[in-house]
Amino acid sequence: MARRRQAVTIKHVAADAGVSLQTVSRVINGEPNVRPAMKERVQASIEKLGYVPSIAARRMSGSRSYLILALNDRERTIADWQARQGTDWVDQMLLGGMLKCAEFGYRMIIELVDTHSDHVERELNAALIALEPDGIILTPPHSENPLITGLLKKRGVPFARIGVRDSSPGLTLEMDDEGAARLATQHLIDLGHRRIGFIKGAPEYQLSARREQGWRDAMEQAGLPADGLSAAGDFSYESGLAAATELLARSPQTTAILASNDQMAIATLDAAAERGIAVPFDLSIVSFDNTPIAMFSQPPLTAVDQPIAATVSRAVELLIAANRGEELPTETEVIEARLIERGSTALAPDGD
Amino acid sequence: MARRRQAVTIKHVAADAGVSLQTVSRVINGEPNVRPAMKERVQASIEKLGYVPSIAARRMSGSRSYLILALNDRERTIADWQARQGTDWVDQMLLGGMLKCAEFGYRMIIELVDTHSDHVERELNAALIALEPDGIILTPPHSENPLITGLLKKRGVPFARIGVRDSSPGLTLEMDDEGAARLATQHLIDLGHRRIGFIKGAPEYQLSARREQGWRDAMEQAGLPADGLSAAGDFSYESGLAAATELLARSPQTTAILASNDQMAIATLDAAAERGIAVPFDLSIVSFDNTPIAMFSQPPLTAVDQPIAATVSRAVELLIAANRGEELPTETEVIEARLIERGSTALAPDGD
DNA sequence: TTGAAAGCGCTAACAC
DNA sequence: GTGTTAGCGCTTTCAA
Repeated sequence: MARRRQAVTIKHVAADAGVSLQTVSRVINGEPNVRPAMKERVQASIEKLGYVPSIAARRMSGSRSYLILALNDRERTIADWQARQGTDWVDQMLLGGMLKCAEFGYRMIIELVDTHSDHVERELNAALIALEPDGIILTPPHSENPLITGLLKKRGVPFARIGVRDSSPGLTLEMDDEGAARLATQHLIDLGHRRIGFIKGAPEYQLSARREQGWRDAMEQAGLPADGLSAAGDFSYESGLAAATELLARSPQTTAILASNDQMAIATLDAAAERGIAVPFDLSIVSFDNTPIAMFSQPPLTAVDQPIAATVSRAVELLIAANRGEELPTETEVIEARLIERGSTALAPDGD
Repeated sequence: MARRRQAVTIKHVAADAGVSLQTVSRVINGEPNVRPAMKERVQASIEKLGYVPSIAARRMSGSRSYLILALNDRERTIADWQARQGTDWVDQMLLGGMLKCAEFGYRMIIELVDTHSDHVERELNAALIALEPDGIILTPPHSENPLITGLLKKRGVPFARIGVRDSSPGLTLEMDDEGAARLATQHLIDLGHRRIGFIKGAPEYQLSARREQGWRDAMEQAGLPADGLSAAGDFSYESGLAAATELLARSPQTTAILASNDQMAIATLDAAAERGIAVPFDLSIVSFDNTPIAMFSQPPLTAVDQPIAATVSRAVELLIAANRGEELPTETEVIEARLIERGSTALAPDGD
């Protein structure tokens, strides 16, 4: 490897414009105390020479690295990629995060970290030191891991936690799970359904409880019973199948089921088919997340869309603002979630 | 933003181990000329202090940046992400590329670049200068863009071109499109099909021609006519619909169609349904790429799997080797592609 | 408002 | 085999 040197550096620009390095630096960083004429001259040189600052050099001199790190759970992410079921969580993060980063000259790097192992700390530290990112985005379950949030707080790196709402440190952003669950439940109630079952998500995730709460609230507000209409799940297809089977057996009058994610909704679809229950005519199904599989099932699933791209985009925006010295909001940012109506919901059957 | 300094630097390690900076550097980089005892002592200090080298500093001192850049077409990538149809090209790149990078302490950064615009050069240059990557992975259509390959060659950055096989500069890796097309065609021939139609991909892509060639070869070798059995397409659903309609109208005896990607295969499925042709009983369909939608159609598509992860993984491996001073192979690396059998193919109908 | 000097953490080149 | 020195490109002092 030949030693590579930068073609055009700040020195070349300074020489070309006939000013000092410092003045060029000021122009690049939009700092005050540069006369407009000077600024213009420098900018012209930058254009002319095609100068772009080196990220490494900027980081070295103690300023920003222009890198935002997005931390995902290693095991789950790799499993999703290998399964090729279309789960596009990472893509949506990139869509929202990369594009927002690009607006400000930042880059986003995806990093996989093991949650469960005892070397979380080591892995995270390695990434922090090697990359020296200006901000971190934590996705569940990392966003709820006190080991991680504690370490980040100690190191003083601004970080955003997605999918949580609590008092621990860092910026928190929540996709309005509770409101969306209410919305979805209300939609079913509006269609005339009275017995609306609910399949819970994995209890380790805060959002599982919020989704359940939304369902409960909507039921209660409509004067409908919720007792005995929920079943445990853990987001997996298998757990969904068991839960749906249990619900349908326990109360055959159930005409609608709200499942806490798409996989479990698909499982519910299959459970219904097995028992000869027609969707949506005998049973309506609504799911959470709206990953691509929701579009491809038969019938396609009515689903609560999880606004991942919008959430990550907003997180990046706030992290970059924090880099500029602005305070991070301490209140949880709530990103609205929409209900996408498809073929798995219909009016409740008459005989209810 | 407080000025962040590294907690543990090479200096601390050197002091702790009682050696010079250079010796620590040698140990980190696995260079020769360090006595085992010394090496061990240094390594112990590294462990003890939890030292991790700063990527920025390493890059600054003229060595590697430990960054591999994967260049994707901006427009198409964003469109795919927004459509949420499960296209997992980027995920598969990450799966293959990130994991291989991690093995060697590298990171992979995804970068979106406009192919068509006249500022390709500027965009690419900006990325090169800002990040100073140690290697570049070019995906179609960038991998066939002489402006890009020329620029990279000039700058001396090792780069891998995916999906191409020609004499222009850089390492080239091809997913065995021709062989896979032969394989798929032969599979249909083995099922008793004689009139096997082919829907072409966009002519701007080299792989389109290779896929067609494979089909042609297999047909010829089996003594079957290929004339009049192909139709133009451009990888879009619409073009696939038009092509399938044309093929089915032109020669109604067609009992099988090989489509150059999944979208066009789905379109073929729909075209058949519209004409009351049952798949796979009256018509067998095979597609290319095996993106997630291939699993979710009715019936699921028999498809040629595009080994993106394996290809990118291999590309990263070779780029990192190039960083170590090894020569890049000038021969195209061919990565084997498999046929995934699903429900869209069956024995040819009797009355053929 | 501008410039000069120092130094970030590391490695290449050279000396011992 | 090991240590010393210089310098990468930039920003942060501090001085003018």
